Amino acid sequence: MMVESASETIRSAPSGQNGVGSLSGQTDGSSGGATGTTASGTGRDMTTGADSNGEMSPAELLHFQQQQALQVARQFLLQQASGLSSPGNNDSKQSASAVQVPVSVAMMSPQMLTPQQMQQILSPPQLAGVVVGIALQEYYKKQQEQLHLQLLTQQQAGKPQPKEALGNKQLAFQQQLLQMQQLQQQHLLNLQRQGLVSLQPNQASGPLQTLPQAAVCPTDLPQLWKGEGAPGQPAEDSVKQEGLDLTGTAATATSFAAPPKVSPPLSHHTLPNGQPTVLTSRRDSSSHEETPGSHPLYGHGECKWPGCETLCEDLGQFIKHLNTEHALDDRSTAQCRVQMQVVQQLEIQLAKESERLQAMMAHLHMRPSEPKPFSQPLNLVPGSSSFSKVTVSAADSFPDGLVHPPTSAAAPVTPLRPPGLGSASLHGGGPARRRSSDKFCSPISSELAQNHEFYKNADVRPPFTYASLIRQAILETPDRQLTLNEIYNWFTRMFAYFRRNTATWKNAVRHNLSLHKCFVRVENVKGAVWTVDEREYQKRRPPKMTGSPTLVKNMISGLSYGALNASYQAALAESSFPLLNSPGMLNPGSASSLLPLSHDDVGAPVEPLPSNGSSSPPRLSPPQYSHQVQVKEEPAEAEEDRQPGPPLGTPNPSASGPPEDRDLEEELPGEELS
DNA sequence: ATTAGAGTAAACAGCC
DNA sequence: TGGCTGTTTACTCTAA
Repeated sequence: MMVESASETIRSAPSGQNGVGSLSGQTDGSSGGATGTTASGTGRDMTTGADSNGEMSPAELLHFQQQQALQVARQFLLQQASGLSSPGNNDSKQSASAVQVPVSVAMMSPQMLTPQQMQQILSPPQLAGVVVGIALQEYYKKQQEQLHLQLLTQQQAGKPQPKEALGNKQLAFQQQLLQMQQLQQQHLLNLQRQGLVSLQPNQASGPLQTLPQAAVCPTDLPQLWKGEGAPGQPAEDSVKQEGLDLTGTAATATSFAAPPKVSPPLSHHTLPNGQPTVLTSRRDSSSHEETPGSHPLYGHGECKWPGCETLCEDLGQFIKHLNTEHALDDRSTAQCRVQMQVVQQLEIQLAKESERLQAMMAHLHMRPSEPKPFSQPLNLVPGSSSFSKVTVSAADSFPDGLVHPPTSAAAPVTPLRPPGLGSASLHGGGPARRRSSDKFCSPISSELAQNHEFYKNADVRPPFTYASLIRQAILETPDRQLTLNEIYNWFTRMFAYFRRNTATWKNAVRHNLSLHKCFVRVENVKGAVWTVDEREYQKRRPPKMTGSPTLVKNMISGLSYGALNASYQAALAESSFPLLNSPGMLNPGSASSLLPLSHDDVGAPVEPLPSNGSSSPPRLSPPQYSHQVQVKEEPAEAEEDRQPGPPLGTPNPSASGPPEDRDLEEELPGEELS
């Protein structure tokens, strides 16, 4: 809610791209999640697919399938990241925003992402999902390699072999290949069912075609198989013929696997648990039918049988469909078996991921039930330093066991050590007044909200600047105004640290109030109150950045999440995914408003005087600034001057507020700003 | 080495 | 007169 300040300083945070000071000797910590998503990947061709340009060699075919498997994972990743991009509405944007935030992610092959990057990008569940996808991708890859070996063996031995034998083997191979594809489809459908992968249903065609990019297009299979059998294999005709069958529905495609004696998948009619597939298939189906009014395979008016999306009016019709289309036959049996494999694979993967999660949490000394620390590093974007000396003591005290915050608040002082940060960031003795290039900084409000109790009870200096704390105190109030004494009280109430050394920090508070133009003293009915000029606050520390990716990264890290998405997506889309970014896609106006601290301000000292705003970017220098600055000197006039509100780019809501509040209205824009 | 932001200390003035 | 509030200056430290 609160505007994310530009200058909150965070202690012991991963230090963005700058690492930490040379004195501390810390290594550059891996940047936070946002920074980790900069579009650094070259990206593979997203349009990889079965070009229907004719024949493919077996090697090409396998490579092609690997590419498709890769795409599956990538698309999955894309979806996941897009969901992450909008914490508020993950569901609603799953399919629509697939090309937005995750652009940078999408540009990177999942294999190009390090596990650390993955973790930074995705939340644990999402990460697990991605890992599952990638693992399955690996699984498919292995299977394909196996097939490849098989194929090579056949080819080598093929010449002396009789035609029939070779044909059978090829047929078996093709069936195995088909099963592989089915497996992929099953998994994709499975993911789709779980909402992990959003695929456009293609109602006109069979289920196979619902995976236009992720799986081999059925229409390409004949070509592929033709190419596969191209090396003078006599079975070419049959292959081609059967491949053509695949262009039909899934039923016809899979019915191709019907010949039992040449169908390796079907030759093993025993399930992993020893049950005959046939029996389970039938019994599962019938047992499901016993459920009145619903059926596990029926939902949203369509058949949920893997690979089947037949629309059914009602349950009765579905039952009919189930009995006719998915009766006990080889196809259903094979599909069931595939489904079991999918489930098994997922279970295995789940177990692995769970184990990994446990190990990770154990390594990080976290309780499994506390997800909060995961988010801490994101909040702990390094800001410009502050409270340096105390920061040192606070940060160092924890490793020494001197001060142990509540578990829920352990993160802010002992944040998760970023992989690249190591213990150096926490080692005792190192100077902790850290400042990063992240002039935009983390949300103090969320940080405080999460660790309110900790700061309240622990005599630890908060890792924020006086300015940010003062601002926070003011913004927390409904009126966005506080007297000096109220600010004092807020400090002492919120932070145990400020219950001592009152003279020092109170002096500092006063000093900051007077020093920073962002704090505006307003003569109120009840006396003088202090308000925050949010724009001045944001303007206070212009980033020393240029238009480099670092700029984007820093912008991202400093903006609040909501605004971040738009600008981030736009920026990333613009920089790394031009195809998705039509000229009108990126709104310069919004971008500028969202990123008020563009490098244009760098080097330009805060300019309160120019009334025409010519000496500074117009959007940043509304007359309000100068007025507000003048408020300090002439509060009464300032009130009058600000009353009309900022003419441009300065949202001035609540103009209808109480007279004494009209001076404080400028804080609201700040929220919108961030 | 330079620069800038931040913290600290202190002097000073005005007001109650 | 003393305390509070507010302003200003100087200095130090840290990080860019």
